[in-house]
Amino acid sequence: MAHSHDVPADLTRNQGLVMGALNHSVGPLSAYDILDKLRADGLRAPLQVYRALDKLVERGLAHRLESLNAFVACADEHCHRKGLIAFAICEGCGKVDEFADAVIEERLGDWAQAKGFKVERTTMEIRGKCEVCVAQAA
Amino acid sequence: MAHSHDVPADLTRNQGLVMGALNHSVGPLSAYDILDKLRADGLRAPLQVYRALDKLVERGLAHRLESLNAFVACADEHCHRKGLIAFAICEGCGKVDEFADAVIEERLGDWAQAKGFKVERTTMEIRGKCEVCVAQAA
DNA sequence: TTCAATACGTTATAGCATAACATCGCCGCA
DNA sequence: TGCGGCGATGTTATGCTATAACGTATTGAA
Ligand SMILES: [Zn+2]
Ligand SMILES: [Zn+2]
Ligand SMILES: [Zn+2]
Ligand SMILES: [Zn+2]
Repeated sequence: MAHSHDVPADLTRNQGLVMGALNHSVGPLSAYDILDKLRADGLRAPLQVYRALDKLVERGLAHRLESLNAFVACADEHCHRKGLIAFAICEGCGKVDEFADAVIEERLGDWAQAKGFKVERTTMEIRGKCEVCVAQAA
Repeated sequence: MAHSHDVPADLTRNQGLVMGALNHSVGPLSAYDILDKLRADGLRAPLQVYRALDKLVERGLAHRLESLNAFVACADEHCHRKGLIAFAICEGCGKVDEFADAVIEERLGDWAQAKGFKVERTTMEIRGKCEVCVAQAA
C-alpha cells in the first residue's frame, strides 16, 4: 500500500488532515470514517470532510470508490496522466490495487466512437480476493 | 430502450411490481423512486422495494448502477451468460446502454491472473453523453 | 400434519451526502 | 490604508440511501 508521503504543500489545513487520514489507512475510508479520525483535530461536521475530499479528488490525490461509497489515497503518482483507472478491491483485507490498462481504455474508446458516445468519466471496480486472502482461505 | 416484456412468470407480487416499474422507465430509478411509483399499488416501505430488487439483481433481471445508487432493467436477455457487463450512462437524457466486451474481460482476466487476484464481480460504468445529446449540445 | 423455507409487512435506525447561511482570511488593487 | 472579491471554513438542518429487528403469512415438501 505504497502511500506517497510527498503530499503537495499547498493543501489547506482540512485538506491536509483528510489526505493524512487517507494516507495512513490500509484501506478505503468513508467520509464519516475520516471525520471520526479527525475529531481530535477539531473537525466536527461531515461537510468539512466532503469539501476537502472534493478538492483532493479533483486534483487526483484521492479517488472515490463508487461501489463502496468510500475514498482512497491515490497510489500512483502519475495516474492523472493516464485515462481510465481501475481498482481491484479485496473483500478480505480491504486493500485496493490501482492500475491503468491502455488496452481496455482503447477498447472502450472504440466502442464509444462506434456509438457516438462522448466519454467523460469511467469507473471500473473489481471486487474479489487478493492473493494473500485467497491463500488464507484455502 | 428495448425493455423485454417477457418477464418470468414466477416473480412474486412485489418483484413483479418493481420489475414493471423498471421496465417502464426510460432511465435508472432509485429504490425510493420505485417506491413512489408503487405507492398506489400498496407498497409502503423501502424494504419492500429493496427486497424485490435484491432478488431481481440476483437473477440478472435488473442491474444496480453503483455510480448512481440506482437500478435499471436488464436490456440484454442473455447478459447472464456473459461475464463482465459495462454500462454507458448518458448524463443528458439518462439513458443507459448495456454491453459486454470480451476483449476487456480477457484483459482483466490476464491482469487478475498475473496478480493472483480472484475476481468475483466487476462494475464498469461510463459516464458521458450519448450521440443524441451530443448533437443537441452542439 | 408438521416443519422449514421464503416472502411479506412494519417500525425504527444507521449510513451517506448536500442545502443554506454566516464568517474568516488572504490577496490584489484603488 | 482601506476596500472588495474569492475561496476556505464553521455550523445547523435536512434529504437521500440502505439495513436491523421483529413478527406474520404463505408455500411446499417430508
Ligand atoms: Zn490514482
Ligand atoms: Zn486481501
Ligand atoms: Zn443485463
Ligand atoms: Zn442522452
